[in-house]
Parts: sequence; C-alpha cells; structure tokens
Amino acid sequence: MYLRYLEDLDASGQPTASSNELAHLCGTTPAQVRKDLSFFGSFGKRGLGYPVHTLTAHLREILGLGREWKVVIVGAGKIGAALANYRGFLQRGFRVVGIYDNSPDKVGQRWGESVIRDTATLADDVRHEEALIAVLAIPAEDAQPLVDSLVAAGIRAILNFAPAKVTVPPHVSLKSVNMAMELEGLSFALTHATTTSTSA
Amino acid sequence: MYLRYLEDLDASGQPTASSNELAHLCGTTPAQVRKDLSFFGSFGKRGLGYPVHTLTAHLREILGLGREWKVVIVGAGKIGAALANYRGFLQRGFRVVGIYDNSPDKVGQRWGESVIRDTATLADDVRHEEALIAVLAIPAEDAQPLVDSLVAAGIRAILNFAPAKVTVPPHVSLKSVNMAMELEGLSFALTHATTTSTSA
DNA sequence: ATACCTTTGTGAAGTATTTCACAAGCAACG
DNA sequence: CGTTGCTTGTGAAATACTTCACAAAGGTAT
Repeated sequence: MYLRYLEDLDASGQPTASSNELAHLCGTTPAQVRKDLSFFGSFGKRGLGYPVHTLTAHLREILGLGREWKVVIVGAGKIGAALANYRGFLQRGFRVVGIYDNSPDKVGQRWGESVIRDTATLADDVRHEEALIAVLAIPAEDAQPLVDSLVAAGIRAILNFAPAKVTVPPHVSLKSVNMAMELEGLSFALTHATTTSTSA
Repeated sequence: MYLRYLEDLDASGQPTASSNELAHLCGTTPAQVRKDLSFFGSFGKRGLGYPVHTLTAHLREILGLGREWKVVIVGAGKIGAALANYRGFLQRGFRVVGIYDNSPDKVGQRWGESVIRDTATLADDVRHEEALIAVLAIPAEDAQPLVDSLVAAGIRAILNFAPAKVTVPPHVSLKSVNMAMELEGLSFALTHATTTSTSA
C-alpha cells in the first residue's frame, strides 16, 4: 500500500514525504507508518521525512519486485480476459507466459499477442517454463484438481478467483479473492451501520 | 467464511459440525471458531457441536443476507461482464439493477436480460431505485469523480475494482480489490519463503 | 555557530486478539 | 438413572499489534 502511494508521489516529483503525509494518504497513523517501515530498515531522515524515490526502490526490492515473475492464467472466461488485458501486471514485473482453457471453442483463439492453449498442456508448460505463479479464473468445481496438478508441476503461488475452497501444501502460497464474500462484508457493514465505517 | 463451509455441509446433509471440524475446514483453530461464534450468540450444543442448518440461517441473518440488496455495476468492460454474469450474486440476495458505461459503443448493448445504460443517468437511477451498493469496474482515473457522484446520489457501500485510491465519507462503506497488490503479496511471500506459508 | 523547528526511530504503555484450559451441558449406553 | 465421552462457552493467560511520547538528528535562519 505504501508502495502504491509512494509511486504516485515519486511520479509527481515530490522528493520526500513525512510519516504524517504517508499516513494521511494511506488512511493510517504516523506512528503506524514509522513502525511498519522501521521493521525493514531505517529509511527516513529526521527533520525531513522519507526520501520518496529511494524508499520506493527499497519497497520494490522488499516485495520481491526486482525480478520478473512468470505467471500463467488459467481460465479464458471474462475474468481471465480482464486479467490478461491488465497492463498493471507487466508494469510490476509479472509476465503472463500463457493463458489456458479446457474448452475446445477457446483453445487456439488469439488474445492480443497470445494464443489460448489447452489446459491439458498446462502442467508440462509450467514445469518447462518454470512459471512460479498461477492465477485461477475457472469454475469452482475445477479448482482443486487443477491446483493439485499445478502444485505437482512446481507452482509456488496461486491467486484464486474461483469461488471455491482450495488447499495447498505449506510450501505454496495461496490467496483467494471471492467476490460474493466481499459483497457480504459490505452487507454486514450496512446492516450494522452505526457510525462504523469500513475502508481500504 | 464460516457461512461458506456451513452451506457446503448443509447441502451434504450433515446435521451438526463441531468447532474442531469447522476449524479444519476454515484453516483456523477450534478455540477461534468458538470465540467468533460466541460473539453473536450461543449456537452450539455441548457434546454435539453446532447445528449446521440453524447456524447457517443465523449467519445469513447476521450478515444481513435476509433481504435483497440492489446493486449497480459501473463499467461494462471485462470485469464488469464477469460480475454481471456471476450467478453467485443473485443467489445471495444481491440483485443487479443496472449496468453502466460511458462509452457510446457500449451503451444500448444487450447483456443477458439487461441493457447497458449511460453513466450519465447513473446518479438519478441510484436515487430513484434506491440502490445502496455499487460495484466499480472502471479505469482508475474515473474512479474518484464517479464515487463522489454515487455518494451524492445516496449510495451506501462501494466495492471498488479500479486500481485507484478512492475516499468516501464515514457513512459509506468501501472495499477495494486490487489485483496487482494481491500478486505483490504473493511475490513477497515467495521472496521470503522460509517455512512461511500464507493462505486464505 | 547557535537556537529553533521538524521529524524519525523506538522503548514503554496501552489495546486487541488469540490461545489455553476447564467447568458445565448434552447424548448415548447399559 | 447413573456413568462415560465428547463438546461448548468463557474467564484467564499469553501473544500480537497499535499508540504514546520523547531523545536523537537533520535542516534552516540568523
């Protein structure tokens, strides 16, 4: 989150930012900002604040964005299309090396520079290309079997958009985004609206 | 999260579930399950566990899913399409009452049962229909102005898929999903992979 | 060079959350 | 109908996180 706002500040040419300023941007407190950043090192200058450009570079490094990550997208539906189109990935070092689907209608279609491949070849491709990250945008019922084959093929992280429970062994990182669950969180907030305000 | 797994158990006909069982399903601990549920009431039977069907109903009520929420989708791109297609919303009481876009090419197109309307009419429609939830799937630069007009029109909750910072007044709930940020979290986990395993 | 203003980095204090551990409740069985 | 085995609900303990508050710097103006 800090990286996001620091990039904006950097682009606007601002040389430094105080914890107070970052806190207001990020919706947190100055003390929180200082504690968070101090966990990774001592980046600021007293009396002046944090050097925006340098700190941005440090955070990128900390997040592991100094290298290129190969990503496969599984599922050439609407969400898969949205992800494949999203320029933000490449900008941040995530290179989509393949888009997969198991429908014969879709396999072979051209999407931008890439051609949709058959999910049957996914595991071999992952192994061969050494792709470490997979993004899943497939029906719920296909999720777990596919995850298992990806894990067997050496995948190391999975971003799951399928509305399904998936489990992975401890050495694989997993993050699930469930749109229905997000809306339910909002429903809860609305139902119990006092002065309570959710954000971020 | 509990609701998700309880629904599965309910569908499979299982009459009760212990905190231990729920914990394993949800990737948490039995004590955590009991503390969480006890916050809202005393649902379980000692020696037996929690009654799956009853608890499911209780959680739905707690989450505010006992009513219908009117939702507008703004942005008829790929993500908007994915959201509009998603059957999960209706199943959970979220009824999409309108899909909006500001591109003349898109306005008027039919998508399933609905026709894409012009964003220019959005604020009036929200006011008139009394839609309380908006889902944003639009370019980053359009996000804040649109949010402001939605807020002025009486929207009460926003689910934001635009990769942009948006701010809302305290009486409006906001949840943002940023795909690049999710991937960066995975990148961090991979970069600092020791035995550390992220999940959920 | 000195005084003064600003802002970091960080122990200590204050909150919040999670885990422990166990009494009390319920069902089943003989 | 008592005994046994399992499971909840919950105070208390343990752990984690956030905020406070202030000494130590860095800059700036005179």
